[in-house]
Amino acid sequence: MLSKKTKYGIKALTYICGHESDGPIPISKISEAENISHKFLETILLTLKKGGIVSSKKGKGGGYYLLKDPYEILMSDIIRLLSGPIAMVPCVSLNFYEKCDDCPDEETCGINRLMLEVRDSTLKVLREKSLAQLTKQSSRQNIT
Amino acid sequence: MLSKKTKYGIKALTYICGHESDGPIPISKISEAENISHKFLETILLTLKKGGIVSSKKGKGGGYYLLKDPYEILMSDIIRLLSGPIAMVPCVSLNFYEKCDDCPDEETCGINRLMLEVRDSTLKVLREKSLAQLTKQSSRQNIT
DNA sequence: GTAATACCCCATTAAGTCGATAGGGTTTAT
DNA sequence: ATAAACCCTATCGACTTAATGGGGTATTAC
Repeated sequence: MLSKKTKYGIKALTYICGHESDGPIPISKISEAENISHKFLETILLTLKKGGIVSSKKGKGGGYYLLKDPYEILMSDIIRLLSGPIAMVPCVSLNFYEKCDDCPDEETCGINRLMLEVRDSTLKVLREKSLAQLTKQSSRQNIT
Repeated sequence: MLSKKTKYGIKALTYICGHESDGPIPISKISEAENISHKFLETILLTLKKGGIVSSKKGKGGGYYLLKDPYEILMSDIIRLLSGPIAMVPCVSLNFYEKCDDCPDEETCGINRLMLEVRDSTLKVLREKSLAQLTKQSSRQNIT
């Protein structure tokens, strides 16, 4: 299940992406528009900043802005940063690998093999969608 | 993340599947072989029984056995039963659908669309793998 | 420079889930 | 009848999640 932290993070990024021309976006603006607790959003954006997805400007007129071309910000990166591993088992995780304590041999473990396939197919989807694409889709409601 | 409940459940089913010719398999046998708490395993097998995947025979010489052809027991069914929804968001779940409280329109929600794709690709993998296939893979270590 | 704005950090809490344990009850084959 | 095996309920500690609260520090506009 996608945590609210992750969901909020994606919504916040989508908002920032859709208002890039306005300059840095303050937390208060996002939290109002997307109905997210100001304080909670603060920690989320901090994580995204540490992860190199956004940066921020302090002081009056400050706020958050994207650090990269939104077409190069992949959903897999965002989700990994906010939710941790994408794999359903640590022993098939690319970025958070850990050996199973019980499983003696990953080569012959059926669960390992299955979850490897699941991870690959999930990752394929998440890597092929960028923040820019997601933002476009979401803002379509404002056109009609 | 796959819960231990689900992991244990799959392991138990794999064990039962691999020892079908022995007749009903008692909990104690599985819990010993797979290193699972007897009591915990009990609740798991009960769930699987309620879900129509296994049945049980009481009394001396009793135990659990598969209710269907293992080639027709799909991993998607097992996981759904033990872990709940496969989808990462309730609003794209096939069997556990729930509307998002915040999202006003699923049609234009970028997260919805993305998670729909993820669900489809995950489900494709899980539906194409049966318990029989998984069991074969796991038991290969006993051959060499 | 100073006040307002906005980011940064730490600690706490309520609620919920997870893995496991305990104890007792019922059914059934021998 | 008795032992083996299934069934049910309740509880527990540890952990995670979502959210609050309070108090800073940096920076910009005026």
